[in-house]
Amino acid sequence: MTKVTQAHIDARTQEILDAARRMFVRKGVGVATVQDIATEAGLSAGAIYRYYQSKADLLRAVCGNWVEKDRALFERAAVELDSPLQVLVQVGRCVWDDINSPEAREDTLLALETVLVGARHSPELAAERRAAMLEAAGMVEGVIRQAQAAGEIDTAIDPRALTHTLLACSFGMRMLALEMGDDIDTNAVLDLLEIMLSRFAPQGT
Amino acid sequence: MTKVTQAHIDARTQEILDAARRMFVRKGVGVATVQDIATEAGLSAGAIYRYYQSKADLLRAVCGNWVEKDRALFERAAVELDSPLQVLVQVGRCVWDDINSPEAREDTLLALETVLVGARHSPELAAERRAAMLEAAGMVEGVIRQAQAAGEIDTAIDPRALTHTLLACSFGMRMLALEMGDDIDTNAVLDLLEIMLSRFAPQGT
Amino acid sequence: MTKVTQAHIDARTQEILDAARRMFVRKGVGVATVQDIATEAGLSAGAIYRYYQSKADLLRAVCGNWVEKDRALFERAAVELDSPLQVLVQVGRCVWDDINSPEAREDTLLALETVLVGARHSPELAAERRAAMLEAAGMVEGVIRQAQAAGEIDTAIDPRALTHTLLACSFGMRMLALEMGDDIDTNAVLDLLEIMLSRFAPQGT
Amino acid sequence: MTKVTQAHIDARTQEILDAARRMFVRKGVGVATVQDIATEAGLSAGAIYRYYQSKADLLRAVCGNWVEKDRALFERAAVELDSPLQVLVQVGRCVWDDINSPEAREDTLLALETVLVGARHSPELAAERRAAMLEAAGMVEGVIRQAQAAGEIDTAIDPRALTHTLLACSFGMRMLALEMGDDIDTNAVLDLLEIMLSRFAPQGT
DNA sequence: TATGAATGAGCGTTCATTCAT
DNA sequence: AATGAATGAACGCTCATTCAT
Repeated sequence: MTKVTQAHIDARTQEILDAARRMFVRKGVGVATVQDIATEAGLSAGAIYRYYQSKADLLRAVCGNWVEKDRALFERAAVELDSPLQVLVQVGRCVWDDINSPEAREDTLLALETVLVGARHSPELAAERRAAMLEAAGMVEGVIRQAQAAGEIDTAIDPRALTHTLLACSFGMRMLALEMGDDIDTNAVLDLLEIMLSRFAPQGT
Repeated sequence: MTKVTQAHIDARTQEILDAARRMFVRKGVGVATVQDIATEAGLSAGAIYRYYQSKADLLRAVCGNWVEKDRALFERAAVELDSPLQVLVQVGRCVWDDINSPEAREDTLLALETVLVGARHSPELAAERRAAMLEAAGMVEGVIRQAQAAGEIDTAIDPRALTHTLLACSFGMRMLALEMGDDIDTNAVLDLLEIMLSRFAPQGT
Repeated sequence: MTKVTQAHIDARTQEILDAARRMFVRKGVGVATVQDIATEAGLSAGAIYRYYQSKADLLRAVCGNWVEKDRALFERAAVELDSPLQVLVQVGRCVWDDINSPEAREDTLLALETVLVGARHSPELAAERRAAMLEAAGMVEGVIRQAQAAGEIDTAIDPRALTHTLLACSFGMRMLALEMGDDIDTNAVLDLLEIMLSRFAPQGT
Repeated sequence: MTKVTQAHIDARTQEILDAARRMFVRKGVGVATVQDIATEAGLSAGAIYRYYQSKADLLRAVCGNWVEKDRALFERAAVELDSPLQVLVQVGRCVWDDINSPEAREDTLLALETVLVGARHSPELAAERRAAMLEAAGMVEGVIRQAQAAGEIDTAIDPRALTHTLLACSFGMRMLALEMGDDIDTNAVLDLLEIMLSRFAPQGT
């Protein structure tokens, strides 16, 4: 019946998503118009609405991807390594590598934008972010607790506080890297965090 | 022509700037209208254009003086306390109190907006922020070096890396607090950072 | 080419017309989309244009056959009853039943829409309605004259004026019933009209 | 302060209202655009929104006038005449004169349109119409009851039914006049209604 | 200097219509 | 003959900006 296969539709959907992502990053969510996105995707503005219900819907779709990526990252490390502490370190390294990648700048911009949009105009977007954050935090905390159980981290350390510290550090580094560029040695910070973890090892009497 | 007039003009200019800042913070740069700002400043929309060329110009002006507060905070603490480590802790506490204060949420939102504007539309604004950041980093690093010199922090610790870690943590916490609200115990994180610093004390006898 | 094909085409044409009518009634001409009509007819939007040149064309076609129902109603009653006055009353009852029927609301809406379209955009449609109306009026007037001849209605009554009064009443009731719903007792009005007719009986001995 | 007086603003508001009325009548509510109205009023589309919040608001304002007119009509007659029956007759004459006036055609078109819009898209508009209708019905019914008390109308007549009959007749005549033009003798209908009322006089034994 | 009415470009969105398949 | 993806014009509406007063 249909001349255009589902694969083509899916491809278009993805193209639009990519175009939206690019425009949101380049111009900002508020400034990028649906027309911009359509032009970037090689379509008319009206055509967008065949694939996404609204601009807000498009933003949601763009942001949706994040959660998955982080989760995958975590699970992979958890499988590869025995030591929970090493899992933590490995995930940290991946995240840090990402910070220095060219797309990270864009991701960070978009993340900041998302926080703004969520906080001010879209409670549901904020809720989604919150849920994603809680999930990520849950994974980190789980690993930390495992590390404590394995005697790799002092049980005197509050695992949730450490989780939040690491998350804050990672977000903060993204912003710092975005603003400071090469003026900051992100690897040195990662090293320091590893030292910190090593000093959080249980202390013998 | 007269000095009084000039003074008036300066006062008006500042009033408008404050009003713009308040509205940008409260509603977001995209949502706040020139009318909003004018009303907040007790003027008509048209009058704004005697003092600023455009809304974008206003935004630029608002983002400009972003540095001052943090610097003041730091210098005050540096004067009050002897122990460099205690200076660090005290500044941390002030920053953390700010995170939990009611206005912090709006401040953080505007800060994010500033970062975005800088990164996307205004290289000079970005440069300003970068300079301010470097200055702040310089102060933190100075205190850390003093703490190392005073034997409060292990000299094995890279002072610059620690600086960046702390800055990243602080920025990250602002975002985390903004997004997660009460789901996050910011004080526990501060406690953890203090524990970290204590474990960074010189080791060995 | 083949007869079957032509039959198919005719059938499709009618199906589409019916679907259009349903959608126009249900949603209103302005709100019903070509897509709605196509879906209702079990076709794609594009296919519509094989059968009708445009949406406006469809509307014109829908409004066209507006007469039939009322005429049938009248003729049936005229056959069933001897007394002309009773014919009038019976037709009145049928019309009133229709007012209270569930579909009447939608019918009335479409009728109104038709009037508007006729008055504004389509003189020929207006002319059609006018012709139909005149025909209906002619039948009513004929019955009234018969009733007068039969001594059921005072010959002092202008038969044409009574006709128009009854027609106006019936149209007006449709609108009133549409707007006021249960706040109006339509049957009481019908009763009153019957009382009126009874008081229009020839006076004096 | 203001260079433009309140009188000017009021005049503009009225001009826009008139322009809206004209366009709604001429093109139909659905077809007339805000741009049409603005152009008709000699303004830009955006300027409209200084005076009315939305197109729907404009429609509401256009329809709002009706109620007043009818009420005024009624009250005036009530003051001028002693006999309730004569009040009814006089109001009827005014309404009927209106039916033959050139603006009546427009009013009727707009009324029909309003019914449609109210029934399909704007419950609040429908509610307003309903309220106005109830008020008008209340006045008519009141006068009828007075006429009954004064022995001018048979108490066997249901006053509410008579009210609704008269209202329906009046609405219906508007439609009939709109569609049939000079093919209908509206005055003959009015005469007939007066005869009807006279035949509704209390019947002696 | 200050006003605020007015503009006009542009927004997100809808949908009648076209046309490659 | 039929599809439905795509277009493009238009919609209601907003708001930064201008300018007569």
